[in-house]
Amino acid sequence: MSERAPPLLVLAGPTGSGKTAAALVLARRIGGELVGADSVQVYRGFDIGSAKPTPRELGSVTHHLIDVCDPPEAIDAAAYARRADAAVRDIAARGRVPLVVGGTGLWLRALVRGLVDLPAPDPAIRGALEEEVRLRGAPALHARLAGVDPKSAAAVHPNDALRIVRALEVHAQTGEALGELRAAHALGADRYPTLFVVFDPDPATLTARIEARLAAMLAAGWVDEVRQLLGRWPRDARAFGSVGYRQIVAHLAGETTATDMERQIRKATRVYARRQRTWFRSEPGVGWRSTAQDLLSASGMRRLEAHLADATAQAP
RNA sequence: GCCCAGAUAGCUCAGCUGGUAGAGCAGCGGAUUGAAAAUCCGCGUGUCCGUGGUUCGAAUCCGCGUCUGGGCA
Repeated sequence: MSERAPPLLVLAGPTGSGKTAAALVLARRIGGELVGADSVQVYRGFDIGSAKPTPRELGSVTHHLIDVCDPPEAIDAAAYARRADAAVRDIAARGRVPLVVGGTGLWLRALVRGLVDLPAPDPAIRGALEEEVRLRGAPALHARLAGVDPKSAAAVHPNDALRIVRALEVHAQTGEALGELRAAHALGADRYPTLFVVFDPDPATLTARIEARLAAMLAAGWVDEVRQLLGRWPRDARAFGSVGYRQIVAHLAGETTATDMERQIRKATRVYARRQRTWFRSEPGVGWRSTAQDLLSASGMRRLEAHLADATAQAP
């Protein structure tokens, strides 16, 4: 970044942890603007199921990186980071505070710590590798990966087709081993002076909130939302594979009963929340594990203000 | 009150003629560097109702007790 990096507040945590509500309150208090970090909320029309802020909430505080594309134009972690960088610079240039909110761990990492600098994915190369996975199985490609990129092969399970394909793709594009590039990159320094706050409610509370929210989403017409989206976009769009949407798509295709669908969504959501907790538990750079209540308390606000003041003062 | 059946993992249950227990569902843990709400990997968590007995050895056989369900009065 050419000019000095503005201070960043990041609010992360599992689905249902209360990030969105807390962020709205915080943004009003400190003169902030919200930058979403959510891989489903970026899609227009995926509203109910992604627990997107309501139109009224979206109008009351300026939001970025929400409703920015349609399902066919997928956004990946690097594209997200580029767009979020632009939003953050724009917010800071106007004298406001960028407040990044979301639960998509890799996207937050891409923004805060940066990814290995690589060329954009090549659909032709990737397509060929995926075809090979179908024909020969992931372990066969894993064996090949061991030859060109031993570090990646050691780190990736022979069944993890996604990561095997990615490493082989990078090797085909650059002639270099992703494992070595990763080791050199090592998630170095923060790209912004960041206060990274993670909400981590106890599992029982989280489960209760997830169940209550699921019932509310279905009552609010989530299934209709999906039916309409399916009328506009191809079923194989990536967004239709996300938690809940996937199960509703299957139900609308007549593959499951309504009862099974609901049960499967409940389970998928809990599993997802658990994966998020695992991610943030070991994510380097997390500075503060808190709750919405503590964050918004008087002492929490002092800590936020102190971070913003320090980060601004220490910059050249 | 009497008779019968049952009591084993969070739930539903299996466990042949005695060798300290296992399925499904649920649950838990981990990985994660351009698909990440994606993808992948791992883990049985147990006073076998209690108690006394038979036995080298009892979830298993016997006695007593407790609880639950059903039947008869």
